[in-house]
Amino acid sequence: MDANHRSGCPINLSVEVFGDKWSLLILRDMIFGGKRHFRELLRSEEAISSNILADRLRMLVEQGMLTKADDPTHKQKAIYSLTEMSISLVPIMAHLGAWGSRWLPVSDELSIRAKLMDEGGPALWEQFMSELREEHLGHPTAAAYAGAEPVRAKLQAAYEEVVKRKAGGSQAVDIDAAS
Amino acid sequence: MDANHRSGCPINLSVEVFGDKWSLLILRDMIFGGKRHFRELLRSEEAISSNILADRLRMLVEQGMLTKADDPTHKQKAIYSLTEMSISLVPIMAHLGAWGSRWLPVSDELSIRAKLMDEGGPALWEQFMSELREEHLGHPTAAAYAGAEPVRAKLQAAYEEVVKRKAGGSQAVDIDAAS
DNA sequence: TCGGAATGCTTGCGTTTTGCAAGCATTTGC
DNA sequence: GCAAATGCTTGCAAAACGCAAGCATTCCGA
Repeated sequence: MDANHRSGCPINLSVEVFGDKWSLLILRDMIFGGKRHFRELLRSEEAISSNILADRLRMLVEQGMLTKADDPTHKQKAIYSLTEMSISLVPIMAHLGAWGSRWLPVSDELSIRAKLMDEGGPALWEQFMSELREEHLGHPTAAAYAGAEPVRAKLQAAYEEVVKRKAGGSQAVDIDAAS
Repeated sequence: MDANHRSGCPINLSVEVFGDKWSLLILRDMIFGGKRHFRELLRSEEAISSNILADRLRMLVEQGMLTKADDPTHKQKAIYSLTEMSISLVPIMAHLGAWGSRWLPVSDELSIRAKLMDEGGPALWEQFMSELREEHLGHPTAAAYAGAEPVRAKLQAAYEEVVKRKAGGSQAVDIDAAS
């Protein structure tokens, strides 16, 4: 612990890294949303403002949670990548999603991913982390997961399913109520 | 989700509850430190200031993470209690402690609890949660844990052991080096 | 070749939150 | 009856936040 830290307690130090209103949401969008660029991250569900996003990205890079690189296909694009440090946050994300779903007024669409992550348990988390390592760190595909449907795609499909069901849902309810 | 929330995402809603620099540390001190009173919480490792502590306690009560009651033994004392909502944060605390210990510059004394929680795994967490329910919610002792050494006492003893070793430690190292 | 869209930010500026120090009315224990 | 302990509150300066707008560069399609 150096003088920059309030204490050497692991919980405190964790809070110092991502204990603010935005950092975890940025990481969430990168992990579960597959977002890699500034403008993508700007379109968050919660509407982060650009100066805050710029600031947080800088801090997360500084702390080793992300790396930043030029996009070879587009000279003015920067690509942000997760590191092992942030990838290892996946189980915490899963727990946090489960806890929030249990205690807070979540919406169906946005909690379906948490539900699936919870049901999948550590095995699913490991698969997901392995896929993230492949995507962000260039690690080779783990043999165990070769051919399996990617976790993010599975979660995304479930999300869209709920959205679709809801869109038709109110009509179906009306019909039911009228019959 | 009502208008007070940025979105219905479980991770976002969790962040809205304890995503700040202090709330989790207050809960940490209540859970692992057994603190129940304002003045106790004020003596945190990280030196929270009294206005912030007062504000956070009010918010945590408002959100259902804590309850506040008069201390029957002392007319001007308030007792803060955990609720099931905050007790169910124990696994997240454990993960957070493990993650912080892995990636951040923790001190030996303050990470020993995290280490033991990690090694103990879900079984230990369950015992701990059961004890907290007894202490804070007045639940009867779970039969499975009757007679077992309380988790908090075990963690505390380990902490003190590390402190003691460190105090005498530099001398011991000298002796070893000299022999 | 040229105009519109997209890129990752930055800049101002007003509002809110934080952090520090001090204080306060009451109650307790000796 | 007095010092210590109780849970806070108050003032005030500094930092962080949030919003809107803008900016230089690059890309892409016509």
